[in-house]
Amino acid sequence: MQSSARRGERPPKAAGLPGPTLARLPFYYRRLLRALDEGQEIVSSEDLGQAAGVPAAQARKDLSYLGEFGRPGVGYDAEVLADHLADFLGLTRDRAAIVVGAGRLGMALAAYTGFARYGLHIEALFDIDPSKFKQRVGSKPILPMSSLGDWFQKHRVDLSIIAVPAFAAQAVADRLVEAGARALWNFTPREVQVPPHVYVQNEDLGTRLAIALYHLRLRDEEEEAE
Amino acid sequence: MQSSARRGERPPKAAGLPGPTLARLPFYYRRLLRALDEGQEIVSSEDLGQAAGVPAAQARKDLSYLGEFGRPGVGYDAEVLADHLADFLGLTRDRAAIVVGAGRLGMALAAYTGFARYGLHIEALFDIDPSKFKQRVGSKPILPMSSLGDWFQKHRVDLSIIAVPAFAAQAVADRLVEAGARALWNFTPREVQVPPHVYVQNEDLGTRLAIALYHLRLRDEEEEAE
DNA sequence: TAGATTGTTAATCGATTAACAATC
DNA sequence: TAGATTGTTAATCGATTAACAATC
Repeated sequence: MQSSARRGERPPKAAGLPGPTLARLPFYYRRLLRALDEGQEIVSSEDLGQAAGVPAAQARKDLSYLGEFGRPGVGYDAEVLADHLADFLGLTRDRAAIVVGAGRLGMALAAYTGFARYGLHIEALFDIDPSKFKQRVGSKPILPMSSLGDWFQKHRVDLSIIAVPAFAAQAVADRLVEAGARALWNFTPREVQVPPHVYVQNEDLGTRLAIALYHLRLRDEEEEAE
Repeated sequence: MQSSARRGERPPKAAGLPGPTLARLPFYYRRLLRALDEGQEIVSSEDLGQAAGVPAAQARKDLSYLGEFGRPGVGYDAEVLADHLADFLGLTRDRAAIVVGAGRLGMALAAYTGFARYGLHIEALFDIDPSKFKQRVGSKPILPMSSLGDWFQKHRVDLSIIAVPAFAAQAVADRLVEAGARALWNFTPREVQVPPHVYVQNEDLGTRLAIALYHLRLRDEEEEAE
């Protein structure tokens, strides 16, 4: 934030962005990609709001944090806005990733094609089970954990995805930090502790499931009451 | 909500709960489970807040929506509070689920052991690829899509998990609704439209990735500026 | 009792929304 | 021009936080 302000170019207003707004931007972006797919050149704040489940005014407000991209009386040019959003969200540069843990989830993530459109390229998996070292996931090798440090020496790694059993989460995070990881995407149901210079995003399916089950319970009770 | 009020028992205050509070409850719950694992009988609002990344006062406020479970000067009894939370979140009753789409992601979800502690039991997978029908995921059969209606006739299905390619998402959702699904957990990057009586929770890894990449970009720029 | 921590109130903070002048 | 939609202001709404009396 101080950084870009100092350099004076691109004004990403970095940290001045409300959290909920940031969480909605990817939905706007996805809506714009769809518009481009379908040949729709102009998208309205109404359309965008719908994609994120908020009123049109909210969508306009959110976008106003990044600048002025719309034309009053017309709407937003899908391509222009998509480019700006991609730029703002940091989706324009290619990113290299690895997956630690070549179990079912790790392999599923490594094989997931949806990440490529965000510029993410998963280049290798790591595991401790020697029987896996011959396998590949698509073109991606499964390498022994012991070679993790080596890999970091020889390759750029922007994002390290953790998909090991919960009990190993912290140990793996420690090894990754030691090897030089700067960002972790943690799919285990265990919070990991890392030094402040490392970014961690937790993706705990259990807590997400709990929310779904809560709503399920509410539905049940409504039905019972009828 | 009117329901439980009318019956006069358990006061879940259902919908009167702020969204952010609901999202934090599973984190408190997880923290309590850990405490129980480790033999820690009392947990403070300080501990709970930390687990969800909020101040202690926030944790107390959140819990106050459900009732009074703490002892001033002491803290919260881990077991008592865990039970109440499980009850409130609807984790106490067993839930049956199916997974539609037996690709890598579908199989990974079906094999994921973490769901069981929330009472969720995945009982079958469905796919259109005949070559998969002989396979099993653990003890779970992979069945043809054509038998979906049949399955719903013969089994209770509380939650239907969608793990098919994006282009098929809406068609699958339609078939599930037709078969009688009441709640969908959608792992495709495509929003699905369903009638209002069906609950949908979207789990789009792409939008989550976008948030991680945004933070990565911020870090990069800070470093560049040094 | 002294020390600790809850539950709740009241103040603050921040996000959402409605409304409208400006613009196409 | 008439109709539409943006960007922004100001009002509303809701969530967070600090502080403290009550309680153990």
